[in-house]
Amino acid sequence: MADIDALLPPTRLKSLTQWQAGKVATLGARLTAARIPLGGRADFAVLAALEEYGPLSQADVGRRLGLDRNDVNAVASRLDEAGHVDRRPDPDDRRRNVVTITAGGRRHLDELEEIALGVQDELLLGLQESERRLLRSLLNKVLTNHGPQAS
Amino acid sequence: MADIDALLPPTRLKSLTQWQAGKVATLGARLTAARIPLGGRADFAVLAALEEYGPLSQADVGRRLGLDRNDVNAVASRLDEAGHVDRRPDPDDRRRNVVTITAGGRRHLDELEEIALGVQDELLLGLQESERRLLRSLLNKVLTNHGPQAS
DNA sequence: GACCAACGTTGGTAGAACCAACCTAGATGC
DNA sequence: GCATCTAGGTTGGTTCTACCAACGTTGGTC
Repeated sequence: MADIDALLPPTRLKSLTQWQAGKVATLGARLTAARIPLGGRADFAVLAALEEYGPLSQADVGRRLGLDRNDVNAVASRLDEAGHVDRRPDPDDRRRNVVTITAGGRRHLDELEEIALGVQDELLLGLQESERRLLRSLLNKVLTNHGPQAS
Repeated sequence: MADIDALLPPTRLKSLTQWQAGKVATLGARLTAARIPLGGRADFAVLAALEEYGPLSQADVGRRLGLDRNDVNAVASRLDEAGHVDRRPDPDDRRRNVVTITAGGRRHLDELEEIALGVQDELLLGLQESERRLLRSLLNKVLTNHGPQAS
């Protein structure tokens, strides 16, 4: 076995966008998991949505983030128990829960963002700033082309 | 609620590479799942490695693909039962299994590749050919920078 | 008032990425 | 030779994410 051989993945895969994206996502998840206690990636997403758009119903959070109703529910419950959000029935529409970020939630969000940015930086090691921006804009283009890909 | 508002994800997330990559990966998985009977994504990866590099041990397959030994084992067993690969102990090193792709495996690989390319095409709808190449090369750069990120 | 759609909730499924422990077989040290 | 270590395969389990199904409640429509 040629040791100098870099043990490359097969060509078919190496140039297949969905495989590449999956591997990059796994890398990001691995780096994140190395510094975050638990499934804080979902927490970060939900808190960011609440911070930017104000109080939202769980369904709206799901639509913003492309998450399933059920999964949003689980995250909201966890955040509620931790005191990071306040969740109460909407008096104007009692089907809904109004979820609001708390002061503690904002602090938590800041911590998570710092970690996320650190992970991104490590993930993109070796890419110049212009390349990073390009990559972000291309990925963003793919996502917006597929519209509200919620579930 | 402004209906014309495109229900955008929060800015913090929209420009975070690992989140974007994750969403693109999910999109790819969803599109793939819509046309493939079972967990054929892993089958595709393993078969592609065997086709390109010839017979390999399971451990080598894992290193090529960045997969866990255990997961390779499961895929190899499935492919073996289906007759897509031939798996037998290595006479030169009886710890190893030599996994070889069969004629049926090659046919299966061709089918899977056609599906994968179709998925990629749908995934990248709206991107010009030059943008697609750019995206692929940037993702590839990220991956190669992180070396043999096997587990 | 009957019917339908939206929302939250509970519970369950499938796949991917792991980790732990075991056994066998080769490699390395003395 | 013999003890030790490492690599490989196998079994079994865990976590997280993305789903799907069903239910009860509530609001909107005909």
